[in-house]
Amino acid sequence: MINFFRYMDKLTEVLNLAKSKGYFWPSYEIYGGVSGFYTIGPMGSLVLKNIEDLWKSYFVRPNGFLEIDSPDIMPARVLKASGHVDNFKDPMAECAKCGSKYRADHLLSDSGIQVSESTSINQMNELLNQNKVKCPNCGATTWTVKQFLNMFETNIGPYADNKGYLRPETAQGIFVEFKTLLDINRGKVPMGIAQIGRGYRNEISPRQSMIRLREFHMMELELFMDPEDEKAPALDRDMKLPLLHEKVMEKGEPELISPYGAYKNGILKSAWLAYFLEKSFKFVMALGVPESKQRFIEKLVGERAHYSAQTFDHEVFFDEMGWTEVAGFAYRTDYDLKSHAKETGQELVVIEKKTISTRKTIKLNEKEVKNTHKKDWESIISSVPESREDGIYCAGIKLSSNEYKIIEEVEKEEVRKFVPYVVEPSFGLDRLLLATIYYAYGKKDGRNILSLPDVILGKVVAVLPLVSKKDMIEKAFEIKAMLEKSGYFVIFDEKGYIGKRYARLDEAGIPKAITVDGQTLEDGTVTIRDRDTWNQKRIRPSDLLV
RNA sequence: GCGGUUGUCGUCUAGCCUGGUUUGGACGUCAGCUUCCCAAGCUGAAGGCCGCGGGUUCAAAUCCCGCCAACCGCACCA
Repeated sequence: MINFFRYMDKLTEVLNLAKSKGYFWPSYEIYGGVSGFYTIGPMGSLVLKNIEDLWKSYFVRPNGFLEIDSPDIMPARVLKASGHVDNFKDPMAECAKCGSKYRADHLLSDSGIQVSESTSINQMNELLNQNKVKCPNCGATTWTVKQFLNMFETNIGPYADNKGYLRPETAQGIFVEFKTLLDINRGKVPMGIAQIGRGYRNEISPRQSMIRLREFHMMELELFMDPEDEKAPALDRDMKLPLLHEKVMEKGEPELISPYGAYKNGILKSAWLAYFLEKSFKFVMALGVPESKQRFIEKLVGERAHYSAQTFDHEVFFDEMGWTEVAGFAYRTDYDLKSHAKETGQELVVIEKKTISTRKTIKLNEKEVKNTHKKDWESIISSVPESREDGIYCAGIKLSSNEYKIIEEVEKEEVRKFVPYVVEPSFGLDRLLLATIYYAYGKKDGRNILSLPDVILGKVVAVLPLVSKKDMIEKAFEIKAMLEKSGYFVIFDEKGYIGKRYARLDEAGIPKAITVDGQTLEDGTVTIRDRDTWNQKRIRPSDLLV
């Protein structure tokens, strides 16, 4: 049952359409549903793959970055080291009378009682009860404090104490492989490692359809660089990004500023960060979200993750939900690599060699010397070569250039080891899918049209016999086979009135429909109809392949 | 997890307050006919033990309780 809102707003219509046309829907419906899980349908899978591909064309390929695929299950030690086990849980205080739950540390600090990171669960329990902190809901003063861990827990192998977690982000799978990956990248930074996969978070209350899921798709990139010399690509000086950064936060209006300007003015702490925001803006635009419906908002201290020195969220506006995060950009510094290095005792660094000075030596080609100087060769070889203005001399004899080689050797080099800094763009794929469909959805003459961008559904086409007659159906099948051979996903529909079939395809987002009619049987041409304009052109089917 | 609201074919809904034959309609879907270009026309069909479980009653979609799910608010979203 789909009844997300009490009235039919655009989001509800989009969610209904997403289900009926096979994009996505809530999972486990025949069991009554389980909150926080969605199934991606046939059309959704197609679109998801294309969004991933588009993302790679913006973030991975242009910079020669590498993509990996690491396990979903992580040993507890890894997430302990990364700080997730300690930071991914919250102390929850439960009121003994009404059962309301609050963050224990928030309750205490709101009552003027000092708490720190190191305040234990038991201490908070005592503090709450001894100071008779009142329940904001019912006024009672008896509390029980428990930990709520936001990660899914499991066991690795048969031993209960060998604990594992489903990864809350794909990033840690990259950090733990840093050493090998740096080798594969031949020791050089900047190095970008991308990963597309699932993440898992045991949310207390998943909400807003696909926005907060317990299991979700994410696309992450860890960019490792030298903080003293970022070597970021040139930043755009002309385009304007809407940045709701710390300094303009109070006004509530984003400042329109170029990526270059934002970096130069110190609004963005890293040039790579500026570069990725620029890319992200263009990427989300390519998905069909207008500029005015996007913004970047800075996460202030306290709102940020434990590992981040600066964070910007990329948000997309939905009429029903307001500004909604689709991507996060965290300046993770050297936090993660240092943590894993400390835990494992491994050295996770970049080794940079710089040549300070070189030394030239002259090496004689003895065979040549013997051939040319039959008489003097022994004294030439036993003497020290001497470099004069007009050439090389040995024992006072000038040598020709084929009798020696000049070799340049490193005399002194500087070796610098450093832990690289990390800038991380992290995208929520499910949210992007929702935003893409939301902004593609529209109406024309009372009909629904899903105007998905071509990059998202370009190689999908419908083949339709105009009327349900044997020879037309056969001809249409031929064309279908031909298109499939060249990589098209073909939808074949022979049933019912043509107008209805067009309408159905428009609503499902299929960009082109090829119709086989009477003339096709005579000269082989077909009509091709565009989803958005409804215009038709007569072409040869092979024209599509160009 | 707390509080509020809600849950009836795929979708939108009528019926619920005031228990009483097989829960009715529209759209969609499917089949047949028809049909040479935009949800057209004709005929027919499938699809709901009324979210799940229990209780009250001679009798429950309807009243009561529990659970699940969705939405809104709080909290949470590292």
